[in-house]
Amino acid sequence: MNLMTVKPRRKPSQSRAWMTSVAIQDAFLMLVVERGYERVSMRNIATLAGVGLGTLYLYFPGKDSIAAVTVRSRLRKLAADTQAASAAGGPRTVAETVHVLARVHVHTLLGEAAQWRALLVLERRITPPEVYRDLYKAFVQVFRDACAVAIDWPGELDLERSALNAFAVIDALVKNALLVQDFCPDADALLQEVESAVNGYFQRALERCRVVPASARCPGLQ
Amino acid sequence: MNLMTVKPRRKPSQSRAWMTSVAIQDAFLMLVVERGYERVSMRNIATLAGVGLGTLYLYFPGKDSIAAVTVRSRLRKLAADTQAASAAGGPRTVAETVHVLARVHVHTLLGEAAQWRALLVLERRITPPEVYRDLYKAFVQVFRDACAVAIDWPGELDLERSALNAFAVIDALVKNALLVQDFCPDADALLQEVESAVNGYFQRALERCRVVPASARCPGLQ
Amino acid sequence: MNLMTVKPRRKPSQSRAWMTSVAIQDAFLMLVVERGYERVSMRNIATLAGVGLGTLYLYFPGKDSIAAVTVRSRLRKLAADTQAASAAGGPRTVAETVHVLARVHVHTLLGEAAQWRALLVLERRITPPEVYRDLYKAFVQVFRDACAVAIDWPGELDLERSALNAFAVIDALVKNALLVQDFCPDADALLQEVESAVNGYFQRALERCRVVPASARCPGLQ
Amino acid sequence: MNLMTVKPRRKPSQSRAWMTSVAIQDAFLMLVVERGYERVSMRNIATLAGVGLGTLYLYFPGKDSIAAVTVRSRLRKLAADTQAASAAGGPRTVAETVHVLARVHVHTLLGEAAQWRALLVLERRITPPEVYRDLYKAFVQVFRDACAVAIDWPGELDLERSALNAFAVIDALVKNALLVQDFCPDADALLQEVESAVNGYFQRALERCRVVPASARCPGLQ
DNA sequence: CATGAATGAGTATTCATTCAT
DNA sequence: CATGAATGAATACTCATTCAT
Repeated sequence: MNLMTVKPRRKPSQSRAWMTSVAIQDAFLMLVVERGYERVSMRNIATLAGVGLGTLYLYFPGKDSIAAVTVRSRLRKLAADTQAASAAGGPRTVAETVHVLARVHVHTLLGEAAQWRALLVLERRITPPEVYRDLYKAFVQVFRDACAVAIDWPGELDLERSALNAFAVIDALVKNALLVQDFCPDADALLQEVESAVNGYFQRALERCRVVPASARCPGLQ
Repeated sequence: MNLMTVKPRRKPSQSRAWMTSVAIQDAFLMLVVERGYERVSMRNIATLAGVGLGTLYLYFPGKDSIAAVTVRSRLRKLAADTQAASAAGGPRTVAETVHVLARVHVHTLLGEAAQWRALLVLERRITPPEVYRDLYKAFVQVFRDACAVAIDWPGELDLERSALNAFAVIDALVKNALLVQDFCPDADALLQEVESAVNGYFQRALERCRVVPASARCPGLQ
Repeated sequence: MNLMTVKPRRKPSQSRAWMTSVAIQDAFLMLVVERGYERVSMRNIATLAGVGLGTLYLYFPGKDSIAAVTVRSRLRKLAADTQAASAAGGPRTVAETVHVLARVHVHTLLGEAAQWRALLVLERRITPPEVYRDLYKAFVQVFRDACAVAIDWPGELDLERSALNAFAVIDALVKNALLVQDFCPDADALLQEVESAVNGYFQRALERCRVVPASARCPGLQ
Repeated sequence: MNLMTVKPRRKPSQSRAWMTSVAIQDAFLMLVVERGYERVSMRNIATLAGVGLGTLYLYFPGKDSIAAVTVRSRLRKLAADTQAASAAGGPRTVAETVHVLARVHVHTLLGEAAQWRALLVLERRITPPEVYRDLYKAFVQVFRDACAVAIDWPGELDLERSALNAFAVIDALVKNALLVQDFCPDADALLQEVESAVNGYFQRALERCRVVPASARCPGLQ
């Protein structure tokens, strides 16, 4: 409705289409939260989304697709936001970069904890390994690019691997907060923990590389 | 086979029962790996396990139960092994403790990477959030107990939270290695990375607690 | 067929719905006749009815429901017809009333003996006691009302019990004719037998009440 | 146990066999009463009867057979008892014959009303039409033979048909008492009703046969 | 574009029956 | 004789998907 008012004549059908698609995804996500993926039927989705059963198939090829798009679009949006935050502002140190990226991640997920918890549970259930890998790599890519342009990035570190591990640590701690811990911690407290962990990792990794510069003890890292 | 040879007549039914249950779980895991949970039918499992369809229901109440037992038994076994490794040997420092625990985790999972990759993919698909949480906490418990008795555990650190985060980091990096990375790294290299990350986290956390910005970087941990 | 011709376009869905439901019931009854209730599968019914398997579940909640509706609708229809015959025409004596009611019963069942034999066999197999009781009472109700307004109903008789027994006798003799006897007798001959039995019962009951008005010989009847 | 003591050595296996068979039938009947035929499994029967699952198949070819034997043996026993009562004592009139036969029927069924109600419900569910017919005819046979030797049997009446209808009436009224009526009536009251109905039927049938136009036997009912 | 009646492939589960002990 | 572990045939039912309107 909003969008229709803003762009009244240009592409009403596209707005409608977009709204319907989002309505379907929202309905789907709500239903998955309360019933679990397997117990959500296409009819349920259609009813809650306020469209006809057949309409679902005008927007998505099938049920799996709704799930995949729901998960992917939201996660890619998060990756894009992280990327945007990274791009904004001037040059940064590694620590500042970690702060900015982790901040977006932590605040976004904890900001709407219930929604994201549902999404992550859904993602665990339905995302096939390849898709999981792709989504993961999209985030790692953002981290790698951000680290690569950090003003004090230590050239000794393996950029790819470091970015992967840094994101893995962030991701793990945030997911813990949402999925494992009994009480969702304060976003800023979590952010500090996350920064500690990542910065601690970078520091140690650097020490290891410097102390054993040409050693064969970590062949996979050099 | 083993058991039947060892105790050929005494307890055939018990051995048989155990063998059958394991055969069912193994068949199930293999099938999930290649087809995905939803595409595995009870008949598939029975056929591959070499038992009758009805026999499945003598050992498990239903399909979900096979999945749950398969995942849980293997993960609890891993937790028990970790616990055993922790209990063995004399007093240790925190760093040594991290080394021992991480070593079991890394070597076990990378030791039979294909098996564990399948199990983790399965776990993602079928474990409901509560069970996931319980399994996770079983591991955290092991870490907490191990850290609590470390000879140089810094009392300033929140034991519970530190153990949770330490395990989360280990778990995340190992799962990355299995599920995300293109090539499974060498176990020892991964172990070093993991130790770096955890020790780095501990060190930083300690620094934050002590609020000593100019203090020596890792006096208590090394 | 009829309805579609009469109202070809107006209410196709309603006619269709009614036709489909009837087609399912008819198919079900045919199959029960030749194979017995337990041996009739939903797929059999769907095939013979010329609809898809899932369609059965659009019209009935399950197999039991098809059976119940099939039996109940036909028996309630018979009760309604009996009631209608009773209501039509002017005042009657008890004997005339018996004649009219018995006539409907006998002619309806013997008129399409094969159909009704099948229905009664089905009813024996699937009707649970409570439903049997309800159906039975629906008929007794018709008889009671009819007797109550008979111009010569003897007030001494227990209306409820008399109606119950009168219907029981009619029902028993007609069911015998369909289910027990080797050759189905002529409808009019059977009707005479039935009338004899009912009228004989009424007469005797009346005599007993009059001859022993305050006797303890029939405590349950007074 | 009892029987084994009485005939300790002669044919213990036969007594045992008989006992086991009866135990199975009793268990079956009890289970059918409380769960319905379809819900009773062979394992249920074996457990309640206190024998192994396989043992059922030493005594009966299958589940249907247990049901059939349970129903048939009890109904044939009733027919035999009726026959015995008929044979005992000296010559009788038709009315006396009706009294004796009806008496056995009514008192036997109402004497253990719950047991017989269960049996009749079971019989409705499981007896196929042919068996129903056979059992029915066994009773009719008893009635026919008894009427045939009544000292005042009117030769004008069709013996076969009269016996069939007489039994049908008795059977119908007794089954009503057990299956339809809310409160099971007193056995003697029911017996009087039954005798009234049968004797009334005989009287009327006789009148019809004799074609006595001037007869004023029941003016109020014609 | 939108709809929902109709479809039928696909599956978990039950339970009568067998047979090795 | 007795047992019960193992079996697999048989079936009700669900639900994603289609297509005529």
